[in-house]
Amino acid sequence: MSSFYSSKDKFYVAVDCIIFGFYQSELHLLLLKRNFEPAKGEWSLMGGFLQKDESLDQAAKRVLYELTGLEKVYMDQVGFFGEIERDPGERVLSAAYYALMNIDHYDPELAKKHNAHWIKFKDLPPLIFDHTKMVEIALDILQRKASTEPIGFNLLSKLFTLSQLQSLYEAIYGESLDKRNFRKRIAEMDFIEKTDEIDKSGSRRGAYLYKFNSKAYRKDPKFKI
Amino acid sequence: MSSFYSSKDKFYVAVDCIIFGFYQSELHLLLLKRNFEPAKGEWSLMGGFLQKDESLDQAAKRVLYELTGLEKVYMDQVGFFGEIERDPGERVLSAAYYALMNIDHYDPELAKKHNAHWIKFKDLPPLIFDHTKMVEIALDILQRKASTEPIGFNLLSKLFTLSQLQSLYEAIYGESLDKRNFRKRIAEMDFIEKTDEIDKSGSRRGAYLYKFNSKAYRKDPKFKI
DNA sequence: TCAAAAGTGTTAAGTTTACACCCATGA
DNA sequence: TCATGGGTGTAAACTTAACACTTTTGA
Repeated sequence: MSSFYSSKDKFYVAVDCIIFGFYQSELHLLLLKRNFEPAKGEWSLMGGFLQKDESLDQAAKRVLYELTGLEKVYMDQVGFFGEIERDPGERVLSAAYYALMNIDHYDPELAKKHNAHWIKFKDLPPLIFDHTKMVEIALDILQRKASTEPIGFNLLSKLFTLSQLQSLYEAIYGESLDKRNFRKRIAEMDFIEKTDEIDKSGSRRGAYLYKFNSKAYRKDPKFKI
Repeated sequence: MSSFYSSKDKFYVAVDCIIFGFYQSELHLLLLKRNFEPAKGEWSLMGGFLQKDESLDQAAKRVLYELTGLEKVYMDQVGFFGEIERDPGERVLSAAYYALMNIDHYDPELAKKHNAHWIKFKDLPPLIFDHTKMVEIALDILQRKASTEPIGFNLLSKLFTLSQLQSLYEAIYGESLDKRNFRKRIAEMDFIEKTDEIDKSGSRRGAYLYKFNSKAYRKDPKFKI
C-alpha cells in the first residue's frame, strides 16, 4: 500500500435494494422481516456488504440475486447514504439501488427462506435505519424516469394488455389516468406493438396483448407517459 | 466491534466536487491541475477522503471549504462511483457532489495555492479517472434540476439582471432562449422580484436588477424555465 | 340477459413558439 | 448621432384535458 493512502480511514460499504413489483394493480416492495441482527424483527430492505472483488453495481446485482435468484433485472442507483449514525451498530455507508422486477418470476420458496414479503407500497411499514428515506427517493426517481424512459415494462410480463399498462402507470404515479388519452399516446409509440394474442384472464371479452419492442425503441423523444 | 461486521471488507471513500461557476455568459468548472500524486500534472476535480468523524455531506462541504474558503454553498449529490479499478492506485469509492457557487466569491489566492483554475465548461480538458463521467452526470442533473427548482440563482449575485439570468439558463441548457418568452415566464414568478436598482455595467441604458425571494418561493409548480 | 372490462374521437382549454421594433444612454 | 443592450405583445401551432357510449363475452 502506498503511503498516500495509508493514513486515510476505511469504511464498511453496503448496498440496499428497493425492489419494486407490480401485482393486482398495485406497486409492491419486497421487504424483509429480519430474523437476524441488527434490528431483528423489524422490516428492512434487502442489503449486503460490498466485497473487495466487486464493483458497487455488481454488489447490488449479487444482493438481488441472493434474494431472488434472478439475474438481468433492471437496476439503477438511488443515492448514497453516509450519515455517521445511520446504522446504529457500526458506521456503514450505503449505496441504494432500486430494481424493477416481474413479480411472477419470483420464487416463493426463496421468499420463505429470507422471510421476505411483497408489501403493498401504500401500506409501507416503518423500516429500519434510513430505509424509508431510501424508498421515498427511489419512488421519486422511478416516477421521473418512468415518465420519459420505457422502464416500466420491466414490471410487467413480456405480453401485457393496455389496461395492465395503464394501471401500472397509475400505480407508479399514484393518480388515475384518462383511458382514451392514455391509449392515444400508446398508439403513437411504434415500439409498443400489438400482437394478435388475446388475454382472457382479465375480462370475458378478452383484451389484445401488446409487447415492448426494445429494438424499435431508440431514445424516442415521443416517449412520455 | 461486533462479530457481525468484523468479517466484512472496508474501503477508502472519497468525495469529489464538480464546482460550477458562471462567468462572462459561460458555465465554468473549478478544476485542479494536480501538483501532487497520483496523476500529478493532470486535470482533476477537487476531492478528498471521507473521515471517520464526518458524514458524506459534511465531507463534501469540507472539501469545498478547503478549496474555496466558502461555507453554505449549494451542493447536491451526483452519484456513487464504485468500479474496482476507477482509481489505479488503490481501491477508492467516490461520492460525487456538484456545487453551484458565485465565482465572484472565490478568492484567487486560494486558487493559486491549490493550482485551481476556472475552465470553460465547453473547453473541458481530459480529466483523471472517471471524473469526466462524473461531470457529465452532474450536468445532466443540473439541467433537470435547474428547470424545475430555483437553484440557478446560486450561480449569480444576489442582484442580477434578466439578461444575466437568461444567459445563465442558456449556458446551463446549452441552447439559446427567446428573450420575450423568457421574460414572460419570469414575470409570472412572484418570487423573482424587481428591485428599483439599476445595473449599468452591462449596457449604457442600464437594466433593472432583480432578486430571488426564497421566502416567497414554496415549491411553486409554476417554476419551469 | 346482464355484468364487467375493452375499445373508440372530438372539442375546448391551455401552453408553447415564433417573431420585430422602439427605448435609453454614454461615448 | 449612433451603437449597444434593454424592454415589450400578439397570433398561430401544438399539446393536453375532458368527456360517454358501444362491443364482446361467459356465467
